[in-house]
Amino acid sequence: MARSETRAERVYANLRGDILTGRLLPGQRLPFADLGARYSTSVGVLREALSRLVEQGLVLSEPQLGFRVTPVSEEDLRDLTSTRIDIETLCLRHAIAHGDLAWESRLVAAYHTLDRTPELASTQPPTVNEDWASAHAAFHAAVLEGCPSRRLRDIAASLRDASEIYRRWSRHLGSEDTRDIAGEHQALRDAVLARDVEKAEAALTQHISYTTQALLLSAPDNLMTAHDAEPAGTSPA
Amino acid sequence: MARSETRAERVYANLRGDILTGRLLPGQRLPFADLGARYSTSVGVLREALSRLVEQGLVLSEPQLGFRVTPVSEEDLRDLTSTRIDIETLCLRHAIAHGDLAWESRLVAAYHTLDRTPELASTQPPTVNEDWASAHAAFHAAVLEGCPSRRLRDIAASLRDASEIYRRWSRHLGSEDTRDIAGEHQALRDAVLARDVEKAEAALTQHISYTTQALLLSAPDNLMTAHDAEPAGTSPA
DNA sequence: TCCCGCCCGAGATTCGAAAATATATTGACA
DNA sequence: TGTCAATATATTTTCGAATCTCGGGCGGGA
Repeated sequence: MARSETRAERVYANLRGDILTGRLLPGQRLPFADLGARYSTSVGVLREALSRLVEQGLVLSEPQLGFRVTPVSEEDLRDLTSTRIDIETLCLRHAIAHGDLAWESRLVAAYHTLDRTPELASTQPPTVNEDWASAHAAFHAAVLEGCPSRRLRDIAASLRDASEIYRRWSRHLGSEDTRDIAGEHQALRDAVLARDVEKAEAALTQHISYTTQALLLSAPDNLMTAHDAEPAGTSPA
Repeated sequence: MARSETRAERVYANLRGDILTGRLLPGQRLPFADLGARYSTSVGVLREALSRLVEQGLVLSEPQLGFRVTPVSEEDLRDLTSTRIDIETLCLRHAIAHGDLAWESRLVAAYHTLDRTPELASTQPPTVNEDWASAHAAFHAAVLEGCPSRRLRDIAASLRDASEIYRRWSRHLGSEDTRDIAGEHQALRDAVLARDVEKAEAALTQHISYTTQALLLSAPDNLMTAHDAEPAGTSPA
């Protein structure tokens, strides 16, 4: 029709987006009937999309029982955080060592966009601003893009996606107030531009750690609560 | 019938094995008709299995054009090698820092199995011994299993799988003779048991590098040749 | 009353054919 | 004879129904 993007790709992208932005909650079951109605497609393409997400670790498959969004847990969050620190700082070292001027420029641009985008939308109650979320993702992606290894970049990106679930799923924390997120980003940018590996690593490590610590402090108990949420119908948009 | 392993899982495992062991060559196209005959299954489960492999980077998907085994290239091999060194040494550091006695014991066992398994089968011409290949994989897996981070272990394992394609695909090299592979493994084992991070890292790095260097030296030109191999029929079992 | 096995409904899995898209072939015209 | 358009063929993509499996409810026996 419009173009040659297969339906499977679109459904995959939609599903992925709905999981990453928290429209589908961790632990939630994903029956084919509901999903078929939600994305108006058949079982075959759903299985295909879900299989891909399983491989990414975003969805869990239990044979003969169906699929569900991967549940969150404190243990997984800790593992994910420490792995992200390992991989992202590794990527960062390579980026600082090998990144060229074009990379620096894209980084500066991404930082500027992020800096000028308000973090919270002016709704009642205040919610995460979608623009800020994507600017934030773009900034961190820009940092890591200086790394010459495609595989390493891909790994870092997938870990970052995984932790996006945690961020979104516990969006209304409040403890964010005590943090100077903008300052953290600026420190990271400056250290990178100065090609100061030590400082950059420290800044990135802190940035990642802080987010996890805030999550663990403010929501330690409901980390296991979302396992039996309502099925994925057409409504929750 | 026998059990509740879904057909999709079996086809996925078979396909994966056939790619990893080189029964399906890099670059080779994978038409549904041939695959359906080979694994005696329908298009749906094939798409599902192939999608998972795409997500792993073992298969490439071109919309409306079908699937093919991911081609090899010198550039990818270099990237893969350097990434493996980064990740596996990282994993190794964690393993040495956190691995317990049970881990040491499994490592010693795996080494012993590998040490007592002949590398080449006594056929004419000599081919890679399947038992050695799995013992080799098991040994390296055992090394990394001391790492407490499940995600990091999974990443390392997937990179190791990816490079298995290269190893298999260029199996008849001959330049292996000049290497003391057994010695390399022993050095790695000893350094790990001595909890000597420096030595262990060096041994692992060398081990990985040597393999790649041998490949690049002995087969630099046919790294781009397998792109139009014959389709995946039922015969080559 | 409690426990075991049978039956039934809900849902996942698999299939084979219809629809859509790309590639190869043919034939007409310059 | 060469090129382009139109047709025919091959292959992928999508669907909806048929098949199979799991879990729970029901009834009979201890």
